[in-house]
Amino acid sequence: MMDGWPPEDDRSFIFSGHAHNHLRYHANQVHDYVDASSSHDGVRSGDNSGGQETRQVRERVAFRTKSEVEILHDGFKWKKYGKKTVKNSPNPRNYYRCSVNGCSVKKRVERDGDDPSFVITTYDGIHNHPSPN
DNA sequence: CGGGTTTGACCAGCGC
DNA sequence: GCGCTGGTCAAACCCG
Repeated sequence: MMDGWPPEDDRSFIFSGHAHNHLRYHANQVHDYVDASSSHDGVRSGDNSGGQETRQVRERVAFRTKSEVEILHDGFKWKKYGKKTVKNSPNPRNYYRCSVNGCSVKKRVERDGDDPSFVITTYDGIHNHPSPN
């Protein structure tokens, strides 16, 4: 799983913005990978003709940012709810969650094993709360 | 005092 | 069937 990211995917492009980060943020090279549709979602063993599947559109947005800090200030409040070590990288992976009311967005932060100077920030879900910005 | 952070343990899914 | 990885939650602690 997630052994390697799409090295050169068509969806990869330079992401510019978030310049309001007064932290050590180097918007030098950022790749953006968006997957709004469930990858191996598929059908559930045969029928499931029931429909009414309130499947939340879990939008997966991954950002590779060259930064020394893993917590970039995007204007949302994140609460760390777990830490796990990755086998692929000697660095631990941090799990964050939006502490805003009604916001069920999850954030995954991991350091690049090949380039520890890079940070992988993956957003899971969409914000459902007015940005305090 | 509140909220945020931390570590460990547990659980589920999948692979072998 | 067992083992492993990834992911989540809870309790306790620390800081502002």
